[in-house]
Amino acid sequence: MHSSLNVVSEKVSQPIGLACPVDLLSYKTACNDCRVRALCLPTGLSRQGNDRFSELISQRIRINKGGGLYQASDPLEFLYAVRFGSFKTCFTNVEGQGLVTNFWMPGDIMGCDAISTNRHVCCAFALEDSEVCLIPYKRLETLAHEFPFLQQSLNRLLSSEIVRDHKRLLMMCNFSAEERLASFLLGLSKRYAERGFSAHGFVLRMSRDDIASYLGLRLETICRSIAHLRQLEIVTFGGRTVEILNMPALKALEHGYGHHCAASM
Amino acid sequence: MHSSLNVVSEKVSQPIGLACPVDLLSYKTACNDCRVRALCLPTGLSRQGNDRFSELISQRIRINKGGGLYQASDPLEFLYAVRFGSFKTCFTNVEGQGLVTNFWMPGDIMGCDAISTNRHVCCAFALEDSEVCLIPYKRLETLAHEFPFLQQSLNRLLSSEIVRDHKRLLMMCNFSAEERLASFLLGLSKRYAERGFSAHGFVLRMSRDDIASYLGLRLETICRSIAHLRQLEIVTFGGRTVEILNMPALKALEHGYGHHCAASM
DNA sequence: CGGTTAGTTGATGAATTTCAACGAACGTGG
DNA sequence: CCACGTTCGTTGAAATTCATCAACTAACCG
Repeated sequence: MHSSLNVVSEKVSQPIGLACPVDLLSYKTACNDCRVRALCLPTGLSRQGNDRFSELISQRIRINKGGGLYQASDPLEFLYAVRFGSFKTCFTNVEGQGLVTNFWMPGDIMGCDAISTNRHVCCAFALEDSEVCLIPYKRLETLAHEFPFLQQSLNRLLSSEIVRDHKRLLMMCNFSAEERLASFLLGLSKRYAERGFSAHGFVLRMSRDDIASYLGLRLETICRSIAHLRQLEIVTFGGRTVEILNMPALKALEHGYGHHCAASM
Repeated sequence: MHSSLNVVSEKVSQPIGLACPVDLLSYKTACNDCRVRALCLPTGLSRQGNDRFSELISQRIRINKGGGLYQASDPLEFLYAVRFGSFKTCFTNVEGQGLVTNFWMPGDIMGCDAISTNRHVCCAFALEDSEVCLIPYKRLETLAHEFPFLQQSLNRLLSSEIVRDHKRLLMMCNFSAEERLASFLLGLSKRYAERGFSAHGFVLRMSRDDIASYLGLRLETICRSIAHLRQLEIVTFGGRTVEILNMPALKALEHGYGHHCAASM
C-alpha cells in the first residue's frame, strides 16, 4: 500500500515519543521569552497564570526533519506547542487510506483530537527541524481548573478546530482545484504574516503530495493548478519558494464566482 | 442565490431564538427522566452533579418541523441538547455557499462550534417536530468548574467533534459517491441502534438534498447511488423509509476496495 | 384537486484522476 | 567534488466520475 510505504520511508530520526529532551531546567520564564507567545495557549493569562503555565513545560524536544512526534493510538500524555519549525498531522483509517489533516506552525497546539479517546488519532511529522514544548495534559487540566481563563482558552481552542474543519469541509465540497490552492496559499500567507513574516513571499515546508492530500486532490492536479497560477502571473513558484505577485487576484480566485453548488438550507 | 432562497423558504414556525418555552418548572429530575441521558452531556456525573446539571436546564423548547433554533452570528447563549426529534446544522460562508455540517439526534449537543468566537457559525433547523434542552453556556462553565468530571466530558465532547470532522474529511477525499452513501447509512444505523431503535430499518428525516450536501455531492448523484444500492438488493428505499437488507455487503461497500488515493504520510 | 416540492432518470459535458514518461533536485558514498 | 540513485516535481493523453441540464413522476399540503 502506497501510503504505508511512505510512512516507513519517513526518516524518523528520533524514536517516536520522548525524543531528544532539549532542556530539563525549570522554564519559569519560558513562555515570556517565547517568540510566539502571543499566538499560543497561555495568551492572555495573568502574570501568575503565565508563570504557572511555564512551569508545566518542563520539557521541550527537538525533532529533525521527517521525524515523528507521536503516532495514532499513542496514549494522550501531552499536547504539543510548536516553538519553531513546522509539522503535518495525518489521519489514517484501518484501510490505510489517509489524509493530511493539518499543517502546524509556531504557536499552534497539536494533539487536541486525542482528548476525545485519550489516544492520538493522528500521527505528527516534522516538516523541518523543529522544536515543541510538551504540555502534560493531566496537569494542564488541573491548572485550567485553577485558572478559569486558561480553561476558556482551551475550550476556545478546541471549538476553533471544529470551525476550521467546517471551513475545510466547505472548501472540499464547493471549491475547484484552483480555488482550493488559492485558499491554501492565502491561509499560509495570513499565518506567516501573523508570525511576523512576509505575507507575500515564503517557502513551503511541505511537498506537493502533502498539499494535494490536505486539499483533497492529487499531486498532479496541484502541479497543474500551480502552473496555471504561474501563467496568470498571480504567483511565482521556484520549487517550494512562493511569491504572491497579485494578492487581490488571488483572493478573487479563492472565492470563485458563485457558480458552485450551494447546499440546500 | 439558490441557497439563500432555500433558507427563507424554510417554514420557520417559531421565531428564531427563545421560541415556545415548554416548561419553566425546575427540572431537578429532568435528566434522570430523560430517555437519552446515557448519551448526553451529564453522563457519568455523580448524583449531585447530575441534579445540579438538571437545575441548569430551566427551559426546554419545542421547534416544529422546518423551524430554526439558532442562526449564524447569533451570540452564544446556550448549548442545545436534543431531547427528541432531529436537526440539521448548516454552515454558510459570505458568498452564500454552504453545506450541511451535521445531523443531530436525541442526546446530541449542538452549538459547540460557537464557543470559539462566542457566536454561532452555523444555523440549526428542525427536521421534524423536536424538543431541545437549553444549556446556558456561562452557567455550564461555572458548573464544570465545580464538577471536574463535567469539564472533562465537555472537553471530550469538543474533541470528538474534531475527530468526527476528520473522518468526514477523509470520506470526502477518498470515498466515491456510493461509498459515502454507504458510510452515511451505516452511521445512521449505528446511531439509531445506540438509541434503542432498529439498526436495519429506519426513516430518514432529511431530504435527498440535505444528504447530498452533507456528503459533498449533488442530489442527483444521491438518487443514482440509491438506485444502485437498491438494484444490488443491499438496501430498499421507500421514499425516506430505509431498510438495510444486507449489512455486510453495505459495510464492504463503505470501505471500498483499497483502490483509492492514499495520502502520502 | 391543483400547485408546489421532492425525488427519479437520461443525456451530455466538464473537472479531476489515472497512467505514463520525463526532468530537476537532492543527498549519499565513493 | 562528482556520479549515481532516489525522491520530487512537471507535463501530456486517456479514462472516469460526478455535475449539470432537462424532462418527468410521485408525494404532499392547503
